[in-house]
Parts: sequence; C-alpha cells; structure tokens
Amino acid sequence: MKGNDNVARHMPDRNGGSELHEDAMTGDGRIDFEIIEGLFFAYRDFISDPDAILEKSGFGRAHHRVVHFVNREPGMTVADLLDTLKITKQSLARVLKELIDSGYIQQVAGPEDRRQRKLYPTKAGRELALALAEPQSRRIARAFEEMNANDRRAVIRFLTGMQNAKTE
Amino acid sequence: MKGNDNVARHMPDRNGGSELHEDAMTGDGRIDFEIIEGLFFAYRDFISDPDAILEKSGFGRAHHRVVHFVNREPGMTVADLLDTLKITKQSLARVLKELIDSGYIQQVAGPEDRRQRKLYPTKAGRELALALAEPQSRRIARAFEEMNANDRRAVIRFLTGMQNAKTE
DNA sequence: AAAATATGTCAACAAACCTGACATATCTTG
DNA sequence: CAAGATATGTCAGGTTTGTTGACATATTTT
Repeated sequence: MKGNDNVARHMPDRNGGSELHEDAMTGDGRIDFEIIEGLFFAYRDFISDPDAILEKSGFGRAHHRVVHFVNREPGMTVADLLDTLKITKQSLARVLKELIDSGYIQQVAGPEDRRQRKLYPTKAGRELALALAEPQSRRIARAFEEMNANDRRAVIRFLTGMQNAKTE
Repeated sequence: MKGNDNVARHMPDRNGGSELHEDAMTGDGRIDFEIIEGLFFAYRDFISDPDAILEKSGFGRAHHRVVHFVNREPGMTVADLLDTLKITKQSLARVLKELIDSGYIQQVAGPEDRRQRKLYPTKAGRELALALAEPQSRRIARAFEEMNANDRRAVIRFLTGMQNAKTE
C-alpha cells in the first residue's frame, strides 16, 4: 500500500478513548434487522435472474422494467409509465427509444387525445417480457413451496403493506 | 415534436398485419406477476425512506449499505464486505473512503493477519445506521400490524427462500 | 387566440456500478 | 530465506441509469 495512514494499529480492547463500536448493532429490539436484511438479499438475488438474459440483448434493468409494464398494461401512455416507474421523462426517453428502435415496443397516437403516445409490445417485446419473468417466477415458486395458501396470502399482504399509499 | 416518425397513426383494431399485443400479458397463469410487481413496488418504496436522511449527509445508497453491514458485524474485513454486497473492490473503495474520511467508519489492522483491514463504526457511524434503519423498521411494523406470528414467520421464510444458497 | 398539456430533445452532470492493470504489505510455503 | 499467494489500495477509463434545466412541437382546452 502506498498511503499507510488512517490505519489504526492493533489495539484490541482499549483504543485511546476513541469511540469505536465493537459490538453488533442491535437497536434494542426496536429495529427489525431480520426483515431489512431479508429484503435486501431477496431483492438483490431476485433481480440478478434476468440479468443474464438482458445482456444478450444489450439491455439493462431499466429496459426490463419498461418492457414489463408495457406488456402488463398495453396501451398505457408515457405519462402512465413515468408515474409507475417514478423517474424523469429524460431518463425514460433513452431506454424507451432503444426499445422502440429495436422493435420491442411500438407507439400509437392516442385515438381520443392525439398528443398521447400509447405504448404496445410487439411480438418480440411480449416474448422478451415473458422470458425475463420466467426465472423470477420460478424463484418465487421455489420460495413458496411448502407454504400453504394462508402463508402465501400473508406474503402478498406484507408486500402490499410495504408500499406507499396511492395518491389519487 | 421534431421527428414525428415512428408514430403509428390511429389504427384501432387492425394495423396492417403488424404484430402488436393489445391484450395484457398473462403468462397463462404460469407467471406470478402479483409477487413480481409486489416486490418491485415494495422495494422501491422501502429504499426511498432513508434517502431524505442520506442527502443531508451527502451520501447515497451505496454508503447506506456499507454503514449498515459494518454496524451489524463490526470487525468485518473488506473482503467480507465485498462478498456481502457483491460488488467490486474498486466500486466499494470510493464509498468506503468517504465514510472513513467523514469519520463514520474506522479501519484497524487485523490482530492476527495484519494485511486485513477490520472495519468498525464510530459513534457517528452507529447513530447514522440506526437513523437510517428506523424509518424502514417503522414501515415494516406498519406492514406487519394485523398480522399474527404465523404470518410473520411466513414472510421471513419467503424472504429467505428467495435468496441464493450460500456458497460455502 | 391564449393557455395548458403530452411528449420529445438537447446539454450537462452525478451516482454507482464495471474492467483491467499495477503497487504494497504481509502471510504461507517450498 | 526466497517465491508465490493473499488482502488491500489505487489509477485510468468506461457504462448504465438516474438527475436538472431549458426549450420545441403538436394538440387540446379555455
């Protein structure tokens, strides 16, 4: 190492009145670390599934989300999508443009309000969305096996309860 | 709009033999979209909680994760942290350096293996980690209220089952 | 006709990842 | 002890995905 500074030298118990914590953070039972960390690891591994598929197409996770929601609600507008993803339109623009140029999504001018651009998946877009969802669904099925219907409903209620209330 | 290309004109039902899907993706019941989307929205809102606190310190989510795990397991090495976060050391380096320079984390040369850098939170680091965990834990408690002990155990089993097996 | 709305686009920037290469200190092994 | 392996740090450059601000166009509403 070049800069050997900032590295405290072996001081096992006492370290010069410093304020280091050698004890694990507990939160005195007021903090639910089990769920906090469970969510972190579960989500980390959950989104790792589609990554292998995505890099074949040269797409990333942003593309995944767009393709997913357009497939789930064909005809949704750009504004709908921005609201779902909670990102800026400039951020969406690049990703959406790439998906349109690559033939996974098409735009149609709104039949009533012609300012709108309604988004539809092509055949390739539908197939991509299904291919991406499949390993995730297999992972979910694995986590659910040996769980009864009550337990599964509890998981759904939990995931719903974790979400912000809709502002409508 | 400048480039008005690529926008299909109002063609409600038939669109020239194109391959658009106007029907919502169902996956024929083989894909668990309810959980896939539940996880997406739950996690999106879950990690939004600490963001307000983080921007006061000028830190981001990467700092959050580092501070969290160092507090949960004081004395962990850099290698341990890399393994937990599944990122590269170059990516960790900046974030960790900023946390050390700002006085939230300290390094101590390993007592046995002096190549190692054991990581400990300072008092400020412990306080930051608790402040970040608190709103997340409140959100969890809210999602858990009206759920019995069985249901809560089901959620924990689900989150555990969603994770990759440890490779040890 | 004027204002509001939906969308697109240009430019600049930042956070948080990545790969590849190389340096240093320390431990392990032949 | 010399050689190699290991733990960590660092330099350089690149990608993805997000941001803010400003402005353009088409269309609808007032």
